[in-house]
Amino acid sequence: MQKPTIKDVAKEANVSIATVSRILNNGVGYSAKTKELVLRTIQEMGYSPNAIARGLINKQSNTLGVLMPEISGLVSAEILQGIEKAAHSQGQSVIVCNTAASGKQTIDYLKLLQEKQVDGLLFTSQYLTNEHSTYIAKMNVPVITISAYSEDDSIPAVRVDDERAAYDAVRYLIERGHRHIGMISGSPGDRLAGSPRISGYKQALKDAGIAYDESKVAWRYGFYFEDGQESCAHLLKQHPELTALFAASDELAAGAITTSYQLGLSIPDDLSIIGYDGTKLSKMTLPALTTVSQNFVEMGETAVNRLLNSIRAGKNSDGAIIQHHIIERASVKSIIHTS
Amino acid sequence: MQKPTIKDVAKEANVSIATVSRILNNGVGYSAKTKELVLRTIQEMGYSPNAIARGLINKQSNTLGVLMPEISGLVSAEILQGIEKAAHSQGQSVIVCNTAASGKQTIDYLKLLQEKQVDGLLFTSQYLTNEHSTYIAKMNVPVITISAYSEDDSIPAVRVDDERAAYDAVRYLIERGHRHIGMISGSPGDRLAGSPRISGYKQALKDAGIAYDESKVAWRYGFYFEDGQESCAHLLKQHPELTALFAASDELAAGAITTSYQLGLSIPDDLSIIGYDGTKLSKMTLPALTTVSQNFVEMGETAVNRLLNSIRAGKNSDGAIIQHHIIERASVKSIIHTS
DNA sequence: TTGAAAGCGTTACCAC
DNA sequence: GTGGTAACGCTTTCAA
Repeated sequence: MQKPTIKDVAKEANVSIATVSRILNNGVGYSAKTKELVLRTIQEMGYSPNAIARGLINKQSNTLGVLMPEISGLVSAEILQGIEKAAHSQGQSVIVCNTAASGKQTIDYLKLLQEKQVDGLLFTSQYLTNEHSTYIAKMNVPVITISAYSEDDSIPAVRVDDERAAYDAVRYLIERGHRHIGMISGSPGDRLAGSPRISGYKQALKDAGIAYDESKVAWRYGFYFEDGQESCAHLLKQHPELTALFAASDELAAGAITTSYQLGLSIPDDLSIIGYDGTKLSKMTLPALTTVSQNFVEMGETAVNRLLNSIRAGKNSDGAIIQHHIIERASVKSIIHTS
Repeated sequence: MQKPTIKDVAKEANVSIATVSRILNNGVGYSAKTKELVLRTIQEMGYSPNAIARGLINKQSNTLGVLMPEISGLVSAEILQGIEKAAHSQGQSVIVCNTAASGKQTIDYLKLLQEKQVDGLLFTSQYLTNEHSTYIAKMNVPVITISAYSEDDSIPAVRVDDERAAYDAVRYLIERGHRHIGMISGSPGDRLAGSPRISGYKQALKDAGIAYDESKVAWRYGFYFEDGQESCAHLLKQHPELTALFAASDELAAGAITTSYQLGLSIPDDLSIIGYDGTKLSKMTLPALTTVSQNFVEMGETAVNRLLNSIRAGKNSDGAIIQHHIIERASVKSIIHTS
């Protein structure tokens, strides 16, 4: 037997479909008695409304599209967690699109999402090019960006003040007496997680009267463990005088810890390391990592809330800067002489 | 201006909507000339088909629903990655539902997914109770389970042979000369990741002629880092003679490493540890973790493929056992005397 | 090869 | 309070 439709319910309860519809939507215009009857009938028949039919007429899907380059990363997964939570608690579903896997291009995903009539778009950890924003403009749905860089700066963004956060991390090191500080970075060409963090590093050095030396920032393209290992080895070889390292991600920092250990260095006695992100990983390293934490879950939630507002308002919302903070653990040592 | 519909395209191209529809769906019954004309018109107008209207008439949404208790966990995130990849490469979208967050119950999510007319359901890392399967049966959509336990064993499952995998892990330790082996487990009441792994541990011991001692398996409810720390401390205090530990997850193992270190023990010299899962974390610990790896991405992909088959076939598919394997790294030491 | 029209399950407007 | 019905954007017969 087919699943019952609103028509079946109406027939069974001897009312019109209009009445059933009203009751379903908490509208007005029916007696308490009919309401009860209809509700009972629905119950008995196991009727469930069809959101697709609803969406067709309402011109909305109550669905948000999320685009991210990798979903199994620590960072992405936490952001997604925040997105999902906020979305579902407000009656919106979330379709995830992994733009790096499955060989599909971002534009293909946008096309797909367009066909599915999503009500809004979340761009996460991923460049939003002008080509993308042009396409999205044609789709006529609001977008918001989370921890991502957009060529079109009219697009609202939820993120941490990366330059400031990096500055704070390095200053944290300086305040503890370090003056020979190296940095393990992602690509300087990365406008989100690359250049701003390097700028913060530079500025902190400058404000402390420490000369900036380009050869003290090592980088690979990624922000992964292996990248951290390589950069750390490279850095320590060239600059054995370094007493502290600022890593642009927790994974990078974890890689640096492993490499330092292999080089016979003890953290934090021989070398202090501060990480970035504040993912779960940061508490699991040995020693546990002191790191500047971004609240990814909060970022996801904030982005969804803003996006929903702009869907309702019919115009793009504002972005938001999420507060970062340093989590002190065991990977940084103060080397100030107390006499 | 509103987004163009198929009707607008038809009018513009001076053909009927039926013709446009045929062309869009690669059907037959139109001249090459009309096809070209229509395609050009579509291009010019920037027409995009409406999947919602399509879904209404085709009675399918090309959307799969995924239910998981936590999406930011290492394991869940990797499974999700596999699911997303396989789904999108076959034209299906994925709606994620985090059953532990946002205060929504699993049944509420099922209801939601039902209304959204998903074509299939993926139950991940989560108990599937009889109440759930009853509800799903009424929904009349196929389900498959990934790394999850189902009360109703007629539901197809994709998973590793946990008992066997645990057995292999412990035997790995035994083969390297260990006889005093402790276990850090999740709850023995957990029918998926709890009891089967304990059984494997017991069996391996038994086959090696080593007596089983209940007090050598410590557990907390979760499989997290902190649980590992606590269980490890507890175990080592009661059984200082232990030379090796089998942990039922990588996080548990990471916690054990940290605690051991704090207790002044060196891994693997004083204590060997083998983990379970093979998540990214396992390569980042210090020392890098030897662990029995489940291929989560493959699990996700396999599950989607099976599910899609059963959607097409209109009946539930078979489950699948995914092969596990041990990744040898640096946390286990052989203590066999070679004279 | 093409078009007209019914129908998918809803909602919302207009009568009564 | 309630019912009839057009409309949402599309696919798919049935005729021409």
